Amino acid sequence: MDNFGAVFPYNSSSPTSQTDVSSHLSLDLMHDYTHATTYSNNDDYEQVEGDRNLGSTGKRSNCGSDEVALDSASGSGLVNGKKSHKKVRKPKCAFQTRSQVDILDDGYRWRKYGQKAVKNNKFPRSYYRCTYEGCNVKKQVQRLSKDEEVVETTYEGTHTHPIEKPNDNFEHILTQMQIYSTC
DNA sequence: CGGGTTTGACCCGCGC
DNA sequence: GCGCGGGTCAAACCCG
Repeated sequence: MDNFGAVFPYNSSSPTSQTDVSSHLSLDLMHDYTHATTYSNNDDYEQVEGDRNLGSTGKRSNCGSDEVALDSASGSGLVNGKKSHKKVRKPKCAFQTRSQVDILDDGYRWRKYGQKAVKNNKFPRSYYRCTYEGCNVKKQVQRLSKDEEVVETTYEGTHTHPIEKPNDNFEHILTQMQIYSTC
């Protein structure tokens, strides 16, 4: 999962429009160091096998999954005694920002559902899910150990609802990422 | 009290 | 088969 080579080709020539991406971020956020990667054909699919056989507690909260749409068909994760090993491609966009804070205020409401230590990185990776009902967008936030000022954010899926706290710049960026990732 | 965070446990895929 | 690493769950906790 280290293939962050591709640079997202968004227009970086207008720093003044990017300085207020978030009131919580330092002003040099999006214009002196920003990479974005769009996953496409090869590695961006997500393995989906109904429910991941979480036993009796395998409840997936409100993540209705419009693109995946498998949970309802296989609550136990087993289909006819076999796992439904479908691989469904989901859009996944990653980008890096130089920021003092980990959490980018992108206008959506996120709920943190996990945090993991990552190998070769002294900083943990945080997992967030959009709290909007029926929206199963996820994001991962991780600070790079080799450059502590750089935060790498990975979005997975597309929002099924408008931004709650409109933020022109970030919305624009996300829109572009979705276009480039053929969401 | 409701919503968000923390954190240990669990599950799964993959490489050896 | 086993161990490791990544992803998710959910109970406990925190906070406004």
